[in-house]
Amino acid sequence: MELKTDLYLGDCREELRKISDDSVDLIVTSPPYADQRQSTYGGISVNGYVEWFLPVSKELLRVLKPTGTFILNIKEKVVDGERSTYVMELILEMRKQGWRWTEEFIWHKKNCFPGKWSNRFRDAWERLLQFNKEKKFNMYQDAVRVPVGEWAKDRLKNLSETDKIRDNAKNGSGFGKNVSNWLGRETVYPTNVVHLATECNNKNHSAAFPRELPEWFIRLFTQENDTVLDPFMGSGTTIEVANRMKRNSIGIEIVPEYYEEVRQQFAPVENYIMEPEIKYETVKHKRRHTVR
Amino acid sequence: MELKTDLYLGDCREELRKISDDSVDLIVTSPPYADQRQSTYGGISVNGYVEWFLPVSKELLRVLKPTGTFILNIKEKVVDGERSTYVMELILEMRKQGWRWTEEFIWHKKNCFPGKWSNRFRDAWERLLQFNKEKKFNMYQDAVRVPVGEWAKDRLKNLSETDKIRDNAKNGSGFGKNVSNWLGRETVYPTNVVHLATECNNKNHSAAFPRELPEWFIRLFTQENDTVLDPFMGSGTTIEVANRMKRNSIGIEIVPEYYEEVRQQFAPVENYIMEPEIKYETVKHKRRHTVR
DNA sequence: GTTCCGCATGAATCGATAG
DNA sequence: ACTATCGATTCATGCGGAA
Repeated sequence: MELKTDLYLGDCREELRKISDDSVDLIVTSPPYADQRQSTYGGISVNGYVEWFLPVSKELLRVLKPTGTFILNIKEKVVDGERSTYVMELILEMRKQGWRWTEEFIWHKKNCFPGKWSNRFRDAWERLLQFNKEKKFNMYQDAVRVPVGEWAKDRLKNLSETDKIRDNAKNGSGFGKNVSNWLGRETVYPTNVVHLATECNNKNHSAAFPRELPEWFIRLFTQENDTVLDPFMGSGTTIEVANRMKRNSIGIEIVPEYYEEVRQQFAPVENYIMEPEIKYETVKHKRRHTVR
Repeated sequence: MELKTDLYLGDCREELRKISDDSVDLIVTSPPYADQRQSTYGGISVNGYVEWFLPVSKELLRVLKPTGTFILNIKEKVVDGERSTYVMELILEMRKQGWRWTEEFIWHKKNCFPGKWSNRFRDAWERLLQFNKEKKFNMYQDAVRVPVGEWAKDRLKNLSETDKIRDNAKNGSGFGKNVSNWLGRETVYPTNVVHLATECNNKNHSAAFPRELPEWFIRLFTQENDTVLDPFMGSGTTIEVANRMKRNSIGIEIVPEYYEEVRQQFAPVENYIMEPEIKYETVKHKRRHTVR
């Protein structure tokens, strides 16, 4: 079956309208946090954040399949020594829209931002809010089973960074070897605490979103040939992972530089390395792209 | 200086009135969750939880010193496949009362409750909400420093291991020149994720509150001879820890059996062993106790 | 080829200084 | 008084050069 990657350039509140109802299996996104990314997103203020996001979540509710899941990565800012409340207000408002707040995963960041202050410690966690349209949704728990015990975790970690990358470079299929490595061993289901390090080795811009995060949720909530959407694509981490995992993907990005980079990043990888003869596919892709 | 432990039997909404304004340095408590402990507080319903708790938090605001801290351990229940929202609503309402929501610590439970459900994983974390009256409050960060991460151990191992051992073996008493060099680097400040196991060795009832949890916050937010309050004392874990750490403590419990157990656990220690002649003090205490 | 160490670099936060 | 910008603080991580 042919794998699709649709990229849109523009404000996702507009671009999302081009996507059909009930057509997406999983939404994984990390919208710009309040007062962050001023240069790119214009810096959404703390006070207006909920109001700014609600039109987006309304469209997301429309395009998501009834069996689908929406994972929202977010964390509230500290303002005047206090945690802001806009994330909580957002959850309450999204429930009014019809969303079900199924669960809150914790992303426990192994390497959080350093610093010392007199009245607080370093912030080492972020919220991964799970929303659904229906009480019943697709969840493939066996796909994310983990080895038992700490020793296994360490060894798996060592393998994952070096061997995984090497394997990907070899056959381009991705994520195959590690999983099969541990398949025969004793595994358990994970909890709702995800323990990952942030990625800080991106050369061009900072992808605070580690690859393992979307990978984990894509494995958990989708199967091959399902469709994954990221309305705040950024540098395209989610889209890239989805593609390598043989999921169709849709990415929306408002910043032309980011959009262009992702678009160009995709064509070569798919065509030159993996399947050179699909070069024509790139053209088709391009036609599908909506360049503002 | 004499250490005090005041115990009250009764509904904390009533008993708290007996405590003076601005007299408590730290409140650490784990109130009955919604629809839990049916037999004690009558099983607070999910819908009425906020309304039930607000009178308590209002009194807590009154008795807390301006420099004091309130740590609230809580986690929302799952109802009909969805996380309830009463915790978020509670935070919003408490801010209207005048509380400052300074921080949200995560208690990452090492050994969480086992089980398997089709649409969610095991819940391995709880909220530890930090509230304050003022922007500035007492915080003794050095009291909770933790060993540095694994990477440092590996890197420092070759350099420090030999010298450190040799020096310690030599004089046996303290830290030699080399060690003191490394001492400062071996500990770092913790983050806002507290990683502790749940306690499962309680004989009579299951107090899922591990001793280390109140201990950590008592170290962090109080000094010796400060006063710690737990308005939902239960089996008295917080009170017991506070007492052993030479903090004055105040405990309130509505269930006579729990109250009596804690009272008897304390009386012998203070009176018979340490100062037998203070037996009269026990009587005074009794008079202060409100037995329903 | 390993292992080891130096270095830069973060979705941060606070307090002071400046307009 | 109220916002805007800047420096200081701090530590896990990956990369690259060195032993």
